Amino acid sequence: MQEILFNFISKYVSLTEDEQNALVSLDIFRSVKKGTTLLKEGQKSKESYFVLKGCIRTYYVLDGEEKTTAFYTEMEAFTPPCVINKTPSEYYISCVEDTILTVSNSDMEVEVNSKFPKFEIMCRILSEELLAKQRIDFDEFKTSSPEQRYLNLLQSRPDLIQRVPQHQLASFLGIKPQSLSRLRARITEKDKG
Amino acid sequence: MQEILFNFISKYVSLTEDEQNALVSLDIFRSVKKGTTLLKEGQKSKESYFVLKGCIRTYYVLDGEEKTTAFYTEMEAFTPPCVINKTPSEYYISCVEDTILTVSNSDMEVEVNSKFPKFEIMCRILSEELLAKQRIDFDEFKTSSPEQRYLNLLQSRPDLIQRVPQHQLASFLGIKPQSLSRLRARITEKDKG
DNA sequence: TACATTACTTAACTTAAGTGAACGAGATTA
DNA sequence: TAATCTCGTTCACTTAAGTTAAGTAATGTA
Repeated sequence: MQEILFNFISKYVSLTEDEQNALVSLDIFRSVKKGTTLLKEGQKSKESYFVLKGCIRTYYVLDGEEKTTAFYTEMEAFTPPCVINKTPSEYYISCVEDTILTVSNSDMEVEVNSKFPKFEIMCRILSEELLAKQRIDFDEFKTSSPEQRYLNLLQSRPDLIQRVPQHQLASFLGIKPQSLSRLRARITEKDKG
Repeated sequence: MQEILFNFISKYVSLTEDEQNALVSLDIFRSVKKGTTLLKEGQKSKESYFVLKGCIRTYYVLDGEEKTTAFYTEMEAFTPPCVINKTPSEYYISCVEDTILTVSNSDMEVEVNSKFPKFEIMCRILSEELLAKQRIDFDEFKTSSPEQRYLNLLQSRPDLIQRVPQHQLASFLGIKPQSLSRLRARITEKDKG
């Protein structure tokens, strides 16, 4: 499992053995069961995550309804906005599947970054990349219809459609579960004709 | 004008006079006329921007139609995804108003960052903040109807509605200009009743 | 096993966005 | 000045998403 993390890091910086050991000694690997809630609305947190195996999602509860806005799967890292802004969380984070991830906290990161400037550089590059990636996702969302969004997802993350419940997918696509059902029926109807 | 930039930077790191001078000597301040195109689809670029005064927007041309996805105004910084990914740009950047901005390029930034680690830290913090901010914007967009999005914008960036053409606002809100007109009429109708 | 709960689909109806067309106001150009 | 173009609005019509409700399948629980 550690190798997955080091493999990921190696895309950004190359670590010495000392640096690798420093990372391992932080004891950041966690296994969490499907359904576990990692963060609740209203809580404060300093934790960042990196998914080694499995799937976690973020969702808001608005008017008593769950609104899923993101899924993070293998090799994806993220830091909740509440950690950056030092505010109570506006959303929940929970595990869609049994998941193995790393959990780091921002105090720890400050320390590591000052000891190893390499990590600072990695965090900068990673943030810039994620920002660019998210910008493109957002733009694509804005400029597409729900049906196009679903078809895009089918292309870009086909695994998600298999491993995630439909009603969570629906709000991820910005629509109601009934609309997703209908939209899927419409597409398979088109395929026939 | 320089003071606006230094004022912005001081929110992240404090610069010595030497560092300030180093920045000024890079000659990054530009004035651009309304309507100027800063970047075209298909072009490669290494430029990042920081708006001191005015407004610039990013837009795609899809099926011959302009789709505006973002506006950047006073005190906002951004780096186009194509700069990060080193790919040809998928969109255009142009000036909505006469604008004063800083233009830096990524080679220059690599150099400055290695000379002054402070900048590296600033870039990391800034990217993390922008990522969190954009995440919240995206989530809000996903979980709102077009009408709610317009009302949100009215709260969060009322200036935009004044300074930007309606048809650009419409695609920024993910709808057609006619729908924005209708939606506005609907709202003022509600206000009366 | 029986019962309850949740997930997904389908249907009928409502609401709002997309589409195509027309119009007037302003700005731009010949 | 007249002609043209762009922009914003309105209208009638079409299309698709939201809403409410019902039914079925799958899952979890006593």
